[in-house]
Amino acid sequence: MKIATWNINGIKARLNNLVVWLEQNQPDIVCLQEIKSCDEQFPYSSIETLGYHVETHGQKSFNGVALLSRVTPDEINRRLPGDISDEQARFIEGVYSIEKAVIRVASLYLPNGNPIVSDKYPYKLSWIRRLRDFAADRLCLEEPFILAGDYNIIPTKIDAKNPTEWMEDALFFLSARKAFQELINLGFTDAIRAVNPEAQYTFWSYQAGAWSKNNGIRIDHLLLSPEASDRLIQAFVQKKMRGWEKASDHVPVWIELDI
DNA sequence: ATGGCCGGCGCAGCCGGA
Repeated sequence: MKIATWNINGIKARLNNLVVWLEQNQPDIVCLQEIKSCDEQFPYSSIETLGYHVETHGQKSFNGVALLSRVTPDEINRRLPGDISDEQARFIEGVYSIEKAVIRVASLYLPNGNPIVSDKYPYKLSWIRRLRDFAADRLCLEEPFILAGDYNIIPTKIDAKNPTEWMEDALFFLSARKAFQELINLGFTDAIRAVNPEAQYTFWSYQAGAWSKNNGIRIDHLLLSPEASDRLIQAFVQKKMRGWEKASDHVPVWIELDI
């Protein structure tokens, strides 16, 4: 089965591209981020018509995540545990039965955290720690489990065309990278890094000709539990999508699993 | 020419993003 994660930067602006992409690529499960829509305004029927079940956790104007799937989920969980006062829509998890297997997939949109001197950066750090605590609990289930989404973390300097430009940015700041590494160290496999040691960018800014200069960063990740990583067949970044008309600034990232 | 954007909201121009 094929699973993709994609920050679409607005479902209203990206619906046509999303529909064409679904028709052409036929993913089994899709993790979307930045739908920028409340649930009531989400265009469910345009996607359900293509044979997908749709679950959203949205809010007005900003953030928002969704899960699209060929099969109906057995269970859906919204919100990352650990802070009941957190109103930002950044997390949704689904459990799916695929023949005899059960697979658990989360779509997450980790806070950007800029500027570092604002309260946005401690919010980012606390969100990563909440994610780590949540993930530690999930790993005890010993299931194929995929944590997919826009992490807003550049893990290492090879994940940026110009790493020195990012030194004081919340995407590359050392304490954020360390917190991300603590999550990985629970036992996750970074799917793209595992199959390809070369640079594989997933985001190119709309500004300053970043795409034409390939001035990209890798911030969209699929982290696999040991039970998922045992079944990993391939992982890849769909770079050409950045060249489409009305492209998102992020491109889809894919894994194929032997399930 | 050494700078250059985009989406949402809502109908001007600001906020947020990365």
